[in-house]
Amino acid sequence: MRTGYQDIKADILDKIRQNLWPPGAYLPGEIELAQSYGCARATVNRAMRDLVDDGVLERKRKAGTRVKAVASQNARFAIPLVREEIEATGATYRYALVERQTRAAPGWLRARVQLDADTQVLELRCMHFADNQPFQLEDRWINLDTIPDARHQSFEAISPNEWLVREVPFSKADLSFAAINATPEMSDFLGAAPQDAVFMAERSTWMDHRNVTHARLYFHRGYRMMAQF
Amino acid sequence: MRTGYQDIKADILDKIRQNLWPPGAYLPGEIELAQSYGCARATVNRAMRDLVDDGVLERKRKAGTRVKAVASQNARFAIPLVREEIEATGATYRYALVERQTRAAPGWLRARVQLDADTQVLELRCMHFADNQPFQLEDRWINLDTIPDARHQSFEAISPNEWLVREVPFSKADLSFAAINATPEMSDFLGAAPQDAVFMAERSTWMDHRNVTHARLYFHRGYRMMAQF
DNA sequence: TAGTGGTCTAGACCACCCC
DNA sequence: GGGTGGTCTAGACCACTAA
Repeated sequence: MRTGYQDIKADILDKIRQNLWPPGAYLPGEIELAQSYGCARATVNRAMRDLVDDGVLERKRKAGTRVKAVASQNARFAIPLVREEIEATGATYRYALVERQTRAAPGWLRARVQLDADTQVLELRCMHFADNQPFQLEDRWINLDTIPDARHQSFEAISPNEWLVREVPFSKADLSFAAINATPEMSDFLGAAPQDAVFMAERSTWMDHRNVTHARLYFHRGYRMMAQF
Repeated sequence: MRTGYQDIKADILDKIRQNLWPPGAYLPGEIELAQSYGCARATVNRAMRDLVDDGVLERKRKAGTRVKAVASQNARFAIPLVREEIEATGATYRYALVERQTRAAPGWLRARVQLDADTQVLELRCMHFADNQPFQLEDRWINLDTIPDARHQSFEAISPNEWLVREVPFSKADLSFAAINATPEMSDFLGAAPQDAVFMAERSTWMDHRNVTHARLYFHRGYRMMAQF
């Protein structure tokens, strides 16, 4: 059997685990490794690039490849549509629009995502239910300068989340997560007790350096976000 | 200038944004694209594999390549050592061991990470400070069957986090995040008010299918975890 | 400036899996 | 069965950067 890039990855990881190549140590160059594995340089290259992607190795031209001194590995997680997240558990999804208004962008939002003073936004509040239990409360602001079409969307049948995914197929986003205490209003919507700890995700979405939308997602009591690496 | 794989990625993303290739649509095959870009098939292949990795495309042999119907993109975030996270902000890091004992693994932990009934664990409680302000409270259980050397480590000068990174250079991990209300004990350690919302990260680390350690990390009030995609 | 990784090519064989 | 993507090769040139 031939030596593939996955075999090489596994072998490198083995050597790291066995402390043959401790953190910070330099690995042999690609050419040398290719010879010892009996394969082409490109195959070694692919294996090592993969390991950089996984956060295991560091590479610099001329300097060489070394085991990352601190194994600050990269975790990945998928960000699905709320609907898909709910349906994946086998529960029935229901969406409801709570509030909708067009207004000038509030100051905190203008500062957060760098909007002009006169930018109009569509402000939405929605609820997402799983088997009729509150799952997520969504506060969202859509930049009407960037997405003027949103002005004519009622968002009564389709959630802004899904609509935007269709309208803006690809974009960049910043994400952050935090724990906050429920306000009385949030408690009402989420069926939580006053002061309950709420998991919040905040997301800004961008397209070509222009802000598309900003959202604050408040999850039901006990929600857990999972990731792996 | 030659057409590189990054140019091809950019071009594909452009076409998706312009809705020339809407979600669910099939792209031309690699050979056809290679001809139209005037480059080798391997170059197109690399670009498209990258986009699969980014969560933009889906590929199946024989079927072809299509734009992911739902853009459930992959977010990535790095998980650094607490010390590095703190020092990156310019603050001074301080570590303190609060408690240390060897005991049989508690039932919830045995169930969580599949341990035998008689497994011994080293139970640790530590504090991490940023400029002498409480930053993180860490509850940790180290599996002594897997990592017997931990038994002889005092963990008074070095945090289990850093020690384990050195001892177990590479491993797999599960991660989850949640918001919880502070217990009185947590409030004491973190300087939080009773019932304050606390951001919690829980992590299990594995090596060759054997559990290495389990940790619960409680962050200071107002902590935000950031990610991008 | 010399050595290392980054990328590309043209061709090849193969595994998978939809039709 | 046949078309698609997955992978590998042997060679080449290039870009970056540490020494």
